[in-house]
Amino acid sequence: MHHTMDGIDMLDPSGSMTTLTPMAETPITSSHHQLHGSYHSMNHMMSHHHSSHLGNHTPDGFLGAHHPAMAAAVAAAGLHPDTDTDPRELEAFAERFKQRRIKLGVTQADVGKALANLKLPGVGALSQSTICRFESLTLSHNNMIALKPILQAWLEEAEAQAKNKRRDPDAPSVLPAGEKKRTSIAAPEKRSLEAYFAVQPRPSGEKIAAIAEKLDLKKNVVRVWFCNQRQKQKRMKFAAQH
DNA sequence: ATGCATGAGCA
DNA sequence: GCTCATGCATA
Repeated sequence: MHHTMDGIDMLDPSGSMTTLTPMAETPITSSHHQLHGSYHSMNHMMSHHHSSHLGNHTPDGFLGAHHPAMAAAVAAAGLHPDTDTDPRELEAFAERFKQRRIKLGVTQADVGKALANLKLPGVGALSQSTICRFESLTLSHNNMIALKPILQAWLEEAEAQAKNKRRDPDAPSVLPAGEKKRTSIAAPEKRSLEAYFAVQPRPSGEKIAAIAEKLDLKKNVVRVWFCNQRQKQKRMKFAAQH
């Protein structure tokens, strides 16, 4: 009984993401003293100003930063070459960053909050998620490039202060209580979605509606799923840039 | 560490 | 409606 759309029963969308888990760090959770400050409940303090300042300036799919013509133009403009945009450099920095961050005894969440204290123009706090993704290169190339200087600035500042101050038992741990959202797509449905995605990564609204109905999911959930799936394909680690 | 979600900006 | 940066909740 199939009439709207089928033909995906022969697909085998395997080899998605086999993220290995490095976990070679030391989760110190209460040793931040120099980079702290306002622990205001930053609930939605940043629900309207994030995608407009940190690298959301490239239309679609960043241009290869290795264009000879572009490199020349960049050089002529007196801007940096592709040293800051080089995936290799980013990767190296990300690792150095993580290493030194851990050495400082600071968690990813701590770093995120500390960024606001840097008071850099247009730079506010970031979430643990983002710091984590930066370290694991699971962000877009442009996003990595935009965040690098900021995190580098924090790192230098943090290490500088780590030299002066040494110990200061001050740990205002905040254990927020939150009840929010999060739909969970079951494995079978997920498999179907992946199969559809393999055939058509960008289904039309109607197609999405059809899929949603077949899988008994809300259309919005399916659309978002496809969007997120596309984003994943563009992340550094999996992009064909290495 | 990662899944599902929001919202700004663009077409 | 998409992309993109980013976040909360959760595994």
